[in-house]
Amino acid sequence: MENGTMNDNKSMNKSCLLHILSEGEEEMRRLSLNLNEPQKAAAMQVQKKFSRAIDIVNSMEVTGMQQMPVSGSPGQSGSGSPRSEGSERSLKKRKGTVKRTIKVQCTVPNSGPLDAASAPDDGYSWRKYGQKKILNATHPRSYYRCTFQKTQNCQALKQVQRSDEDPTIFDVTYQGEHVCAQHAAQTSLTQSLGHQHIIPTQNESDKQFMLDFTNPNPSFLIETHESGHDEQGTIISPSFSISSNPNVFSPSSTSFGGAFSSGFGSSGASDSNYFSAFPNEFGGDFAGVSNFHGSDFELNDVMPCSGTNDFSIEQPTYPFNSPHAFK
DNA sequence: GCAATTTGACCTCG
DNA sequence: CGAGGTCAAATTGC
Repeated sequence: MENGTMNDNKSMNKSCLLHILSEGEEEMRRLSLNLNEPQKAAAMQVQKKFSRAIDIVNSMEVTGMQQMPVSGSPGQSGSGSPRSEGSERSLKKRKGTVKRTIKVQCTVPNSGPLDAASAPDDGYSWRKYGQKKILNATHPRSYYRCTFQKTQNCQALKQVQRSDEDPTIFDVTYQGEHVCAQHAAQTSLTQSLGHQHIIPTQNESDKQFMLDFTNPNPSFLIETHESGHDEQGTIISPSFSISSNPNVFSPSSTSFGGAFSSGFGSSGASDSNYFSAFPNEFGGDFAGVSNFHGSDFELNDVMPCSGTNDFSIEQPTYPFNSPHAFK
């Protein structure tokens, strides 16, 4: 928690991030060579966004990298102890529970009444089992578990919290793995739509994936937490969006097990902007469910330049301009 | 009547 | 001891 150390880490993480982004850009460039026209164009778009992300990271102060742009710190303006602490805590609260978690952060467009029920609908059936007022947050946090927890021993959990500052933003945290029947159905649906969902495993580590769909540009952040004991890490990828072609970038059989999709509540069937792209580094480890699901996913695979598990990179969500609204 | 939600109490952790 | 997470009885809705 010392500042000097943190800055060192951030500096290192910045270069790690640049490394990842560069590889992502390069990978996209290579990929685009093998695609046909419409897909190629979209791939080029993604490549450009990698470039832009690299530029932004380059121009970023190390100390500034800690800030989260959109959401994440409801009512914590100035308190200086935003989400990272909260999420870490929330996930460690109970011992012996889920080891890998998925965290999804969603921004929904301003459409109709927004309440807990407006929280992102990921296509799974959830049953609310609690609601709690959170310190420094105007809106309470809702706790959900899979409807089939009892019947099918499905351990998936979900937390939904609305941001104070921007009521259109929901912080959704997924935890645990769907093993219920709907998961299979969801997976095929996911594939056909180009969604993804995460399949966390119940291992010794604790990992989170945070996605951020920002209006009007769906974008995502990926955040992993490894909390075996005292270790923790955070990687937040640059966010980017794929404007109108959901098929461009769907890694086959993407499956992000905890479950999410971009179908937001009643906003219902949107046909675009289902997002399934990952930067290169993540592509190998995240997008392929089989890898991710297994034990071979390690933070160090993603961050090869990181020698320790105690790191933290955070980076703003870049509002890539997309003409396509997310609903 | 059953299932889902609400809500206050209780538990766990830092 | 306080904050967050979960439980379970009561309530509500279909």
